[in-house]
Amino acid sequence: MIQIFNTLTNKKEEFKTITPNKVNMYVCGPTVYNYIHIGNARPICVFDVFRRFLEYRGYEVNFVQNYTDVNDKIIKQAKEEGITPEECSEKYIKEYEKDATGLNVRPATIHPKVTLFMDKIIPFIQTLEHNGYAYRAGNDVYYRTRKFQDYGKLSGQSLDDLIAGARVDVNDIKEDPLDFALWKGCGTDEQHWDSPWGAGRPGWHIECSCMAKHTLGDTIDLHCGGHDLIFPHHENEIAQSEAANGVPFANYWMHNGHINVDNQKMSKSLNNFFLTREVAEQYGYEVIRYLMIQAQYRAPMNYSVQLLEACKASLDRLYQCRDSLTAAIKQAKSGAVSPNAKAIFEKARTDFIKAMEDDLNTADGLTAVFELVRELNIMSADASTPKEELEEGLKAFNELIDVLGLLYERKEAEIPQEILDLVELRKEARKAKNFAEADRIRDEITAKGYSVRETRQGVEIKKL
RNA sequence: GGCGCUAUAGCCAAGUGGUAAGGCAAUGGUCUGCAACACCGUGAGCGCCGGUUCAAAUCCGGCUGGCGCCUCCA
Repeated sequence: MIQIFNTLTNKKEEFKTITPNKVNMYVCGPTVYNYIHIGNARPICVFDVFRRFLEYRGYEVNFVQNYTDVNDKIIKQAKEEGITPEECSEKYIKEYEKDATGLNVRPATIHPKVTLFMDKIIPFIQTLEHNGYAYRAGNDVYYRTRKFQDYGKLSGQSLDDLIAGARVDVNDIKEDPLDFALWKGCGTDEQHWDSPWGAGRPGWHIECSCMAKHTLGDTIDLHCGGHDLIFPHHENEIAQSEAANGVPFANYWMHNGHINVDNQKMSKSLNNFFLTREVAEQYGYEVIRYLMIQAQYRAPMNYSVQLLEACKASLDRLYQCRDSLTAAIKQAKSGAVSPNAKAIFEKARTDFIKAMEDDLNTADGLTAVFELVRELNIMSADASTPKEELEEGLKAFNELIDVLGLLYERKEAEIPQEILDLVELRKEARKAKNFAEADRIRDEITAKGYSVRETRQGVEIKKL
């Protein structure tokens, strides 16, 4: 039984889908006006893991992640770069995809773009207008929050509490300070679409409501995003969708915690962010993915170099396990898989699934993997372990690793002949017990950017 | 002011009533020509105070610290 913490009820609940074994999920995607920072990378990785896990457990997953390609920030950025807003969003969608691919995030089933949904967004707003949930003010259209009874049910706040926060925009053309824009009028000299209310652009929240409806239906199983989207973004999506469709919008809401720097939220506005690609350049994308997986997704996480180093080292252990196992398989003799080994593999799977079913406890999932790693290391170091047993072990290992989406970055590098020759020389020197020469050759190999180690399964050469 | 989250070893992080998983780092050992890897071993009584209980990191009350949201933000 899969359980997830549902923001809507503030409780861990059994995850029941509308259609058995099918999941319709929507994840809020990026506004494409810049490169993503590692705070943005967290939901991308985390919900990719959840998707993989659901599929591993036999669900068919419709995974929708939008691109917000209409936004004032995009227009501003485009101006700075001297390109059109369309060119700007296209550019950053491509850059986003580079990062997502680097993070081993699988493409969504559908990646809807706002620009392609304009003919759906306008009627959506009209529906709200006809229902009395929207009103025109000047060249804009606003949502009438007071009319929606359940407003605040996701964030757990009443309208009056929210207003008491006294940070809401005072805008005298709105009926209520908490009313938000569905459509904003603008001049025809800037990016705009024609509508019954004149030239303008849609508000941020309506886009997601509309794209979710047209890609997944009126009621979806699961809606995901960052913690900071709970209010107002997701609250407003609920208000719009439920007022327009007359049915619940999403049954479950999952929100990931933030990444902090020096115990402060990493954000573009605070300018304390690290770009995903910058960190990747130094540590590799995979270390970032590992970072996201090593903690439970809801907990806040403090970013530090020390933490990244630890992640890198842990990842090395996983690679090491797979490499030794692969090497051992090549040399092992055929034989039967022992009942003991079978039990170990089965326990790893069971523990892993149990952890992941419990509100996506990836930290515990990793523990199951590492416990398997120890056993596998013992098996591959033992020359009497039959080939079939090692193969079964590798299969179990890969199965779990695939759900987490790890061990994808380091490929077997082509070793240049020059290095192979040096390795051969070292081998001869060692055989002749000329260790000074052997060490000298090793240093030379290191200087050329490769490492050489004598392992139980033979010589291992790696690119540094 | 309102709503919510959080506090476990040097770092990260599980554990929601029965005497603290796992990873990294450190350290002792086995293996190794050396090294690396691997393996075996070593470390916390869980922010503070009080209560409930045969039994609490886990439940209740209070306190303190950290963070987030209430404005664009993953």
